[in-house]
Amino acid sequence: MSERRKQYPFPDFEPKWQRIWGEQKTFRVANPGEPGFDPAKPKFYVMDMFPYPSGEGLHVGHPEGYTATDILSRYKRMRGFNVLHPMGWDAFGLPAEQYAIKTGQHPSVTTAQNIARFKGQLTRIGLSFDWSREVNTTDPSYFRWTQWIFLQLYNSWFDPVKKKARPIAELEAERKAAHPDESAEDRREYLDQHRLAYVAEAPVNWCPQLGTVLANEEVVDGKSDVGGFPVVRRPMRQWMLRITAYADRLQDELSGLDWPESIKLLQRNWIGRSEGSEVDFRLPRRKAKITVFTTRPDTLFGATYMVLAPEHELVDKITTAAQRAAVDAYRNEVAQKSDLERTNLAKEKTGISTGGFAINPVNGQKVPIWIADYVLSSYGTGAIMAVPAHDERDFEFARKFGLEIREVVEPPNPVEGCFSGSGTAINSDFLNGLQTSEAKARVIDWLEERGLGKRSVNYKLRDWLFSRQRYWGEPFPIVWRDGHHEALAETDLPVIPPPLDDYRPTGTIEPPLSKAKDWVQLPGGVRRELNTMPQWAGSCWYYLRYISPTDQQRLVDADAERYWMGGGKPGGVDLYVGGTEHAVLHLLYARFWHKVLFDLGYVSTVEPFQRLVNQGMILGEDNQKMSKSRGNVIGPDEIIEDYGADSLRLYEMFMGPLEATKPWSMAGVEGVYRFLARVWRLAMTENQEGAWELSPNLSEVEPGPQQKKVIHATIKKVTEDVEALAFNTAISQMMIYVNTFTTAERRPVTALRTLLILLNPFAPHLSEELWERLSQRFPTFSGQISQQAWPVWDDTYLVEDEVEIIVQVNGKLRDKITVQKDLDSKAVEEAALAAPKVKESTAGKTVRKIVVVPNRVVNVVVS
RNA sequence: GCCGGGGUGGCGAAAUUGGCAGACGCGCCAGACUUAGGAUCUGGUGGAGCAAUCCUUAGGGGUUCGAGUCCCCUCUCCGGCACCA
Repeated sequence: MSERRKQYPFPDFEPKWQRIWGEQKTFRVANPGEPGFDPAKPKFYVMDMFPYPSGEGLHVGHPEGYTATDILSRYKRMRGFNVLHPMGWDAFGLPAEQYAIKTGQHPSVTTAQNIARFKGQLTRIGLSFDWSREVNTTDPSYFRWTQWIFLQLYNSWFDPVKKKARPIAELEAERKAAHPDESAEDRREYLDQHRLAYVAEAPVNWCPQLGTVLANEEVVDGKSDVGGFPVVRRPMRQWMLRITAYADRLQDELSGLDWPESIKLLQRNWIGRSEGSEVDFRLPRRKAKITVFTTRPDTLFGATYMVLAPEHELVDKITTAAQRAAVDAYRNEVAQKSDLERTNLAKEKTGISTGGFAINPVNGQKVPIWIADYVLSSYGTGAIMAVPAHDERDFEFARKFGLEIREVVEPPNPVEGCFSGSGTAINSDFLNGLQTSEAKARVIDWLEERGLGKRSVNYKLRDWLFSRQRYWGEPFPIVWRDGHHEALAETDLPVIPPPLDDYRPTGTIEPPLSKAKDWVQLPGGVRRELNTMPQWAGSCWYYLRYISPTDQQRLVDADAERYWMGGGKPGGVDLYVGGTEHAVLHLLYARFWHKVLFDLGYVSTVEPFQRLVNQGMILGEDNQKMSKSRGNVIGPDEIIEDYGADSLRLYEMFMGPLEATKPWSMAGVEGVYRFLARVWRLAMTENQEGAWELSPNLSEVEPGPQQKKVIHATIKKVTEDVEALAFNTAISQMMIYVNTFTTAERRPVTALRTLLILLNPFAPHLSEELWERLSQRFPTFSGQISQQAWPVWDDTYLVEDEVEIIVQVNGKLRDKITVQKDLDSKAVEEAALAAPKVKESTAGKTVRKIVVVPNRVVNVVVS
């Protein structure tokens, strides 16, 4: 192919236009107050999830979303919007560090190389980014503000009454007023327990191979998401972010967003809000009680035993001497197990009796207390009341260990085995006869009156484990003095990582930064925090930095933020396009940080992203996921080399719906390439010497009525489809347009003009080039194409005088009639019955009914 | 297991409110131009049948004058969650 002659000279003009756009800064957009800013225009902020610049470069999956947002950007500019369309680099994190360790090059070097490579590739696709707004998470002028946001988290607490973050200084003042005699030490402890960024000794996911802890979200099937190495649980002192404080808001405030319902659902499931109650079970002859969380307090009369997580703090107290050895053995056994083994659903339930008993608060009955690893220490209170008759897990456990199963809910229809649905309460004293929902309310009231329980909400969401034992990440703006953490001053930012030669993991829990002895040790026995932030940190707020990327005073300029993020909707960014793989993690974290910044007054919207669209995955030609090991990876460079950037763009959009997963096809690329060549030849022709010149068929005639109809139908279709991100059907319509004029002997230049503008967002190089060449002969092509106004369609060209109506007999197509548009039903009926095929098939039958759908269909029902 | 999204020609896919299933593209077939065609142009192309006609949107049932579209059941593929009390 590369040897073959190109069907149109894209290798000449594609680089040319990319150069011109770069030199003229064609797609640069000004902020409010800056020269060239037009306040009369509405704003449109459209962005892609920025890439992680890996060593491999782009594959054809990347440009799919980028092309979609680029088309919309170019379209919106032509519709008179100020368009913010930026790009940047998410460059801290494990892959870069792993790659650096492998190649022996410093991650800053490989990162710079990878970024240069990616940027070159994106430029060759002809994407209209405003590169003056480029951000890079590893640039000190950027991560200075990532660290600054961390300081805001550190210096804030969540006020549960106002349901918002407030400065920790306010809490300190309130505390001082309420407890004036409290020691400084105690007060510090109190405040530290309320910060949004806090230190906790917590069981974490430790990955020995990577030498770091990982967030729950980064562990898949007991292995690290990056690299697939085994992960074990171990307690470590870690920085945590109090995202759970925002659980309700993160869930509730989804409702105002234009996101796919499936993504909202994914987030809701991840947050996992669950309403129920806490119930206290007293221990006989002791002060202590065991509190359980349950969503089914109505089944309390069926609680025939209790189960504690093996790690529960009361296990030692309640275990009887006789059971001591067995309990210890079981707890040991469980501690040895990896998470993978523990959560393996297929396995049989295990557990052991502690020998202890508790009192069921509703009926005073003694119930045995067991421990079992199917009860998680990290959810609820780490203890449950077991209702084997109405919970699958308890049922399975009770059957295995011969525990009592007592039915207390009557199912609406008889069922076998365990019934966990709603029904009518039975064997439940004062609840008898009540429906499940009523019984729940009644029993909670009963418990609350007696101080034995209360309404309660639990979440699956855990606080965000925020520290990593890595080199290639943002250092914390934190130092340690006398065993206490302290925030650095804003003026100390950025905290730049030390220039280590050996940044490999230490092989112990000590982070690599511990190797930079001079950097770590500060005067006065003060030591720096050695952990770094996780990769998610930089991507949590980059959409804000695009707005004022060089601002030295604030993370984002206030006026510019109000303009670009404004618009009266909950979310600021008008369109955010990226893959589903970030459905929970990145999008939840970014929303969390945004809400904190909102609470503290730094941003003007409660949500970052108003509209979210997930582009689907592009598979290899073999219908498999693209991967190096399968050898089916296709890169944009090879496509651009053979078919040009416009063909790449157009094919990416023509493949199918943006959201769909779809396989690549080189034959399909050829198809759109041929289409673009036909567009070229609509205006150009090859002379004797083989040089391209303007076609003699071009003429300044008016398009004919049929042509006008196609022109206006296409304007309408392309406009509506672009708005709906239905690019594949927009392209189909433009193909119809081109087919119409290819066969025309004389080609009206006005038709060509309209086509080029419609095509410009899709194939910007070709349309720029043709526009320029046509301007040499036809004055209507003055100016630059990107400055033209988007065409408007006129419905009067689309209306038909006559319509073809299909005639069915008993629902089967029998004939077609052509009648005047909007002809009254009676006349249509008559015309339909008179149609020859209809007469034939109704002959000798009784017409029972005739259905007439105006301008569409007639259905004759016969016996 | 639970939740979500799919299943339409040989292939990628279209199809407003329920109203001609398969637009557009690929592939294939035939023709034109041509020294040549893997370029270009023209025509054809869901399946069966010489034909009239019949069949056809994963499979089965239902609602309806009329169902790819709405309802119920089943199969299957993809994604997510995975003992969350």
